[in-house]
Amino acid sequence: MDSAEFDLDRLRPAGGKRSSKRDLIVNVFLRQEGHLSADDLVDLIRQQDHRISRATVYRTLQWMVEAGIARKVDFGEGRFRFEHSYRHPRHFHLICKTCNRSSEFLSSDIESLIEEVASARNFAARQSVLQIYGTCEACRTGRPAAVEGGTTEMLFARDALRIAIATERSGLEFYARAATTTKDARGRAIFQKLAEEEQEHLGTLEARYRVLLARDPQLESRPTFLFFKGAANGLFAEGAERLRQGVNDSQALMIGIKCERGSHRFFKRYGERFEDSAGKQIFLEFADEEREHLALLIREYRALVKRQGRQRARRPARRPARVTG
Amino acid sequence: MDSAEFDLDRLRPAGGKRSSKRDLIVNVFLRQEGHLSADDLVDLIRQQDHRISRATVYRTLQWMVEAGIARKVDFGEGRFRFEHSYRHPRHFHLICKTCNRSSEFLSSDIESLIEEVASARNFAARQSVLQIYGTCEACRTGRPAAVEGGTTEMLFARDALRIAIATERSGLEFYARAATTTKDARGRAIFQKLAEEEQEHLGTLEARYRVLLARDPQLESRPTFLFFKGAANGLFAEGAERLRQGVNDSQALMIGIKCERGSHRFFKRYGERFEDSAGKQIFLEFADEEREHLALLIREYRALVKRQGRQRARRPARRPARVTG
DNA sequence: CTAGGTGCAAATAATTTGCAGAGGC
DNA sequence: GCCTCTGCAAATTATTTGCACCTAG
Repeated sequence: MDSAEFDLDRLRPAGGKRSSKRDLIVNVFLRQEGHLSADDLVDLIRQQDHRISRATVYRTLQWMVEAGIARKVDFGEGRFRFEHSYRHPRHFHLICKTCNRSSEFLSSDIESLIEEVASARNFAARQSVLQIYGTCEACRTGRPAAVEGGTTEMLFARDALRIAIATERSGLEFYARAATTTKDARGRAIFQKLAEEEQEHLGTLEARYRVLLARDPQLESRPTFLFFKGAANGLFAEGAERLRQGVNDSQALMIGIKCERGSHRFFKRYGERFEDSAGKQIFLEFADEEREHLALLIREYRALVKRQGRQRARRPARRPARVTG
Repeated sequence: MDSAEFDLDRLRPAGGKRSSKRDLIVNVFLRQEGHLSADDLVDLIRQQDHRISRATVYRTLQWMVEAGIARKVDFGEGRFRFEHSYRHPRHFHLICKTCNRSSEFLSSDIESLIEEVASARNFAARQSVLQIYGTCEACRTGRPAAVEGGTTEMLFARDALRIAIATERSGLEFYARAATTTKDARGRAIFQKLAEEEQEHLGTLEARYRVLLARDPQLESRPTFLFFKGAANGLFAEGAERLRQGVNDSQALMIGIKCERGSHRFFKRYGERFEDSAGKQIFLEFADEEREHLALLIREYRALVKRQGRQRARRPARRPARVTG
């Protein structure tokens, strides 16, 4: 967040007039990174103009929440705090009861589980709040604490790129291996083609990651923001492992389908969440690419099953898959 | 919750005098199942004694929270609600913004992920709050909604027993199969012994489940309370599947170790949480039993590896396991 | 008799609102 | 000029507190 001014006109909701007071409040607010209480904001504002009323600040905060510029969060202190949502996706909080500081994280896995619970109860979930209360590292041990800070936007981009890169690497390994083990000529060609695409995309992503690091040299040492189990070895790692144990052609295709589907879902979800930035672009491209791969694999799987069915009738096929998204 | 009176003397914290007012408030409060605001409680109390002050109700609520009888929950309404904790473990909430009703659930999987996040950040978590806001089935569709209600205690016991039973079934299958495929005589004897124990325990659990159902005929049709991925086919199901694909003796032992460890963890966690009741007993017994199995398997695994190592030196062994809990 | 418990009324604390004046379009 | 924004002070809401009185141990 380098620029001192924000593109308020784009953010501004339908109704409402321009007003220097409001503009001041909004700008001061957006310039902050943490979670401000209404009172904190009043203090900040008064440093610049001591004749601004508390009521106006409250009204402006309300306006910002309605406009989607700000989010009202409750840390159980008996008053609300506000965080801006500009390049700052919804997230969960770790809240230290000792120093009252909070740090943010996202967990794709927790989000999926929440969705499962909601759907099991036929509940239309619109928003989830997860707060973990306790004591942070700095307050427990002496002082140090890991290298905190950095904008959430950057951390999100970093973690998402890491995941994307790991996914491409494991995808590349998977398709390269599948191409060597597949007996069916058409299937082999498909796997080869996919391996090439992964290779190319991998290069793009790695370049992107280097650009990001150049913007903040400490970025790599900051704590994880986006938790995602599939991230550890890439979404295709398990599939590649199964290939190593030996599978037939249609099984290989099916494994690919599963991996692509998981990967497509992941990137689609976060691509949509990540606001207007280079990262969003990457995610959505990634998701699109995976969806194409997915469709390709499914088509091929069906074709293969049909061809094999003609040759040796009766061999129970696994259930076909649907394309999601 | 049949009895009209509660054993307040056991719940009562160190300090404090008996008082008819306080007893009345506590009793009325504990008799409720839902989430009461202070005001709701005042109304309820005033039905019995209209000369009780709002301040006394607040003071008593505070006292109950300190005593651990009640929990203060914040649904983001700008005021607190209270739920009793008597046979009512900590849980998460689904909150309908339309009818303002809330329903409860637990997810072992979400809890594990929360622990992982906290430990990755070196954060000592003491309590987590997860609220899912949205619209419930009843408010979205016309009226019906699933058979809600029943005490959380019963639902928890039901789900935990279901999981225990599924685990025993899959454990039985696993050990029975392992006993037939194991070549090593000592290992085989161990698996046989474990299969017998699972069989016996299974009988106990099924009897327990029938007793529970007898207490509430609608119990089976109520929505899931305790979500746990391992529940679907029992914790050993995956292990049994791997046996079917063919493994050697030490691999079979290792798979058993993994399954027992997962199962031990699960039952220990919920055994500790489930208050004073038949269910708690079952859980803790279960956890203990699993821990013994675990120790037995680990001992046997080490012995086997040593014996095999003497025979054909050099075959990389998988890393040995630690007993947890 | 004495530490708590209780009622009442007043105090807090965060936030909202009524109203009259100021300012943008 | 009209409609919205703004400041100020008063209102609101949930909860807490001071204080005098009451009651159990």
